[in-house]
Amino acid sequence: MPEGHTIHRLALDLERDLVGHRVEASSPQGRFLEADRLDGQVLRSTEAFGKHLLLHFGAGSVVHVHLGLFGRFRRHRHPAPPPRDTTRLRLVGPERTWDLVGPTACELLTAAGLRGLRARIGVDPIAPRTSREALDRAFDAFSRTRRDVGAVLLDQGVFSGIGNVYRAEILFLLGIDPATPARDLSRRDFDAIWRKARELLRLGVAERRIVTVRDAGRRPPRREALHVYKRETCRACAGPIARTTSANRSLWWCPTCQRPRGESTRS
DNA sequence: AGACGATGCGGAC
DNA sequence: TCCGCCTCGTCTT
Repeated sequence: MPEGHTIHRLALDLERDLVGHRVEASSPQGRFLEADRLDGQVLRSTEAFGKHLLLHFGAGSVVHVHLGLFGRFRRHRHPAPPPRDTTRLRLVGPERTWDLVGPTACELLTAAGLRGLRARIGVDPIAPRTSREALDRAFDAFSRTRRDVGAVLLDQGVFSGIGNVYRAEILFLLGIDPATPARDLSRRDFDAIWRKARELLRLGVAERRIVTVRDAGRRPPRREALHVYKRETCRACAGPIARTTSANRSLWWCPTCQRPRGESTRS
């Protein structure tokens, strides 16, 4: 679930259900004791950037949630089922209850902590607007590193919100060999990656899932919605999909369609 | 009952 | 570069 599109979708859904309302907050699991301090406060707004979710409460409390690999939010109609033993945070609104389970982070943030978090997060393709300066800084980091482009796409300090599925799909769609050193790519390539990331992640927010294949039809099964991720054969050339490792994660790619420099482009 | 994996990340070396 | 942590559905024994 959790790449950037999931977090932005969550921010919207939580906003719709809970913002403007006094919320009952608790930590059934007991690992987020500060929930008591939130109990009865009004949720003022929700915010997503990269894979981070912020809940801004009335009295100035800011809750930072990062789902990590396993974290999930579940939404219940009332009456909600009893929380599980693992429920880190339960938020009860007027009509819906939200349960957070398994997050990497669920914590109150100080103003300094919030500044630090914002400062270390790179440009977010889902954000409505991104300054020229921020984009130039991202390109700067992109063009200086010795790492391969596959690793850089996962670096949340450069681009934020891209995860292991989107990186494989973006590189395929742009015809780029994932082992290409990032600094060998041009500004034009960088811009193409940025545009493709914006297109795909924003579509993911709307669709509530990752879909990178055009004409996949409505609600296609997962493997029909993707080009290369965890696939055996290439959707374009029917050749075998290769699996390599980049930034310690598996990366699926097509050695025929993806070349050291992205001269071939498809969509 | 137990093993395994997963769309993530920080810290130790 | 590797390890550990967070959880749970699915698969195997």
